[in-house]
Amino acid sequence: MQMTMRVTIKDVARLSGVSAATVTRALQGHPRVLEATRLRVEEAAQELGYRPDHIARALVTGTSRTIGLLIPTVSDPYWAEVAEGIEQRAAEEDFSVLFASAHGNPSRAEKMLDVFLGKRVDGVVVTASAGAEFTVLDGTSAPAVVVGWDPPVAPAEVERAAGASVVALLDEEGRRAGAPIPHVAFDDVGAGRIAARHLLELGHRRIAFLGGPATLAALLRLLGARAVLEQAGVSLESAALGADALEDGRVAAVGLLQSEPRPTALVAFNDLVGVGALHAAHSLGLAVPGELSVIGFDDIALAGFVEPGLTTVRQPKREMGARAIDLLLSVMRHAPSPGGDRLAGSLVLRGSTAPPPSA
Amino acid sequence: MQMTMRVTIKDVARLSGVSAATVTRALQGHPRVLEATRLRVEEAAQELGYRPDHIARALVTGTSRTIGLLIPTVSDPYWAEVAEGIEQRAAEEDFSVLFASAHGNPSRAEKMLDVFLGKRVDGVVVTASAGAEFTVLDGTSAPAVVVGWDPPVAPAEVERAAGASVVALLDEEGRRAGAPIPHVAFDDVGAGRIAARHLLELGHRRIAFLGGPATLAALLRLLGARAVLEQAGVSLESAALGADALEDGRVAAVGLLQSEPRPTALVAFNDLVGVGALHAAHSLGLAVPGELSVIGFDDIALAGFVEPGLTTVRQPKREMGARAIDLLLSVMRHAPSPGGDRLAGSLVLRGSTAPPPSA
DNA sequence: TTGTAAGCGTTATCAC
DNA sequence: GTGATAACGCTTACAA
Repeated sequence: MQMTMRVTIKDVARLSGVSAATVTRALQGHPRVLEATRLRVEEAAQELGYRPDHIARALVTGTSRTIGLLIPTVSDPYWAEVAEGIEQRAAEEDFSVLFASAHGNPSRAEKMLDVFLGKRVDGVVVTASAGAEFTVLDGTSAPAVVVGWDPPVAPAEVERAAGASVVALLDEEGRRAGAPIPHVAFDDVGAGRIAARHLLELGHRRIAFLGGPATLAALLRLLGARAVLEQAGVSLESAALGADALEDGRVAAVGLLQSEPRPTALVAFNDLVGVGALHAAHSLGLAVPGELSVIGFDDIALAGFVEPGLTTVRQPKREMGARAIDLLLSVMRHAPSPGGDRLAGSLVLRGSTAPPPSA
Repeated sequence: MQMTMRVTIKDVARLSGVSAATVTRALQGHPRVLEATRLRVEEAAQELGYRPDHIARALVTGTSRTIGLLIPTVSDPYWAEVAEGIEQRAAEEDFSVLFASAHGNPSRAEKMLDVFLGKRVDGVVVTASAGAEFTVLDGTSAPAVVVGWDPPVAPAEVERAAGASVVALLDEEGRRAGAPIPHVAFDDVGAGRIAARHLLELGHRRIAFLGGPATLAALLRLLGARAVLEQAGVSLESAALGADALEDGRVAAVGLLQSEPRPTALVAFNDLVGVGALHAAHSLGLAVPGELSVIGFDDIALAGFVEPGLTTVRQPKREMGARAIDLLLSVMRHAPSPGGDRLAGSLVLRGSTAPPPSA
């Protein structure tokens, strides 16, 4: 029955014959401590298996080297990857991450944030798709950043903007207007352009867009794609969808593919919708990519597991997480808040796109 | 430039005209405190926006109400779901979770564990497939449990056990032998039985097993399935695979499906292998489930996204996470260590299984 | 029922 | 270069 006592700085001090203060200094690599002393202390610490108590340290220094991560859910692979990027970068900077999922429940989010604050996190990163999590941050004293912000937009606004230019939705620097706190986001407009350009280069001229729910991301991707296509004299029809991406994507694609003239390529708002479109093509007996090309966005794992593999515009999820930490650190250092960060997508070629049949 | 000072218990004490000790008592619902006092204190706390400092509390109570989660990676949806179960249950019990991914790097795992210990977590849950993470736990003082343990087994042992009975690999209570610390695992043997029974009931008599890498889980699933089949006078051929589940599954399935007599059903070690088998059937022009049935294990999201949907034996990942917390809490309470926990799978019917063609 | 005081394990400030 | 000593914000005996 060995009741193991915690070994404290005092034990190390005693064993190495110095004061606690010196132990601290020696162990932290403080400049003004005799080399011999440092060695003696380090040996003693080693021998006793001393591990500094971060709790006590945090109490006195006022910094816990811990950040809080509020995430909708980690079982969505998209968020999981972002989370991984966050954790990795945080670890590199010697920060731990406390995580909690709110599952879209604002009161839960609020409670978790409270817990974080009580545990004296040095900062908070909120991953959010809906933006509802923002309200939670309102009275918060801790530095905070948001990653992956994608607020819903009113249908009316979609209508209006769909005809107008992209600019209305972004501020002068191309960042999302109205974001209340520093954030890192995906360059949806640019991603839309990339997708459109790819199809154009393959020779497609009859292209349709399968939208998602009325969110900013869906809208921006559409606008980006349309801008490029119109410059080439190609118009882009679009269909809006509901919440069940896969199934709605399938149904909408079936509809589009039965219209005349049939599009030769589909731009899906995201990969899930894209896979739905693949299912639709399959059920209609249309060969992909022989008779129909499909391109998605995000590059979730599923895109690589279907047959044919889904060509997509990759979202650098891991890096977005890493950037969120960088941004948070700079906010914590009271550096002039950079406002936001917008990461570019990249084309991932798989089997679902090819030149149109006639070409 | 409002330098916001932290509001402490003393502020609340001052405002409500009592001592700090009484504030604590009032706020913790201590029985012996005047109702009037409690109210006064609560009001003051409310007014000042007082939030108890868990760091200070942890220092004095010696418990941080935080647990550490060491996870191989969270971008594997399997682990993500387990993690979610862990976080949820932990939150219900008023514990926060500090998480870190080791990415299969033992020295990293060791370092993260050290950080956890330094931050004085009350316990640690290690999610592990390989078992390598165990060594890390060796000298650890903190209570720890493992979830999802699936150690590799030597090929020789596989050979031997494949002919022998299941018992050799499990202890008397059906738990995994040799697990050095309390753990919660999936009932792989039972899951194998469930899969076999399902196919038997559909009328299949020519069945083959697509193994995974040489891990305990793969072996146990095979043995479970074989036990049931042999009782029905059906033999079970098996093929071992390499590490790339999807592609290896496809290749192995192509091989099996070209042998004579062709199996009418395939049991895949996991869903990824199962999807590979689906691809194989597709490329050979075999209709699923008309000419071939396929069943997998785990029920990852992908299983629901392919066409046809993959029938599978579901692993209750979320609940396994929850159980891990329960187990950890009981270890922390010095309750007689339950040793381990084994959760049963359940059949999830999708489109990939049906009676064999002749039936 | 409430207050006083000690102490949790560090680090920071000042002396020396 | 090193050592006392005073915090950090809270809980918990012990006293009142």
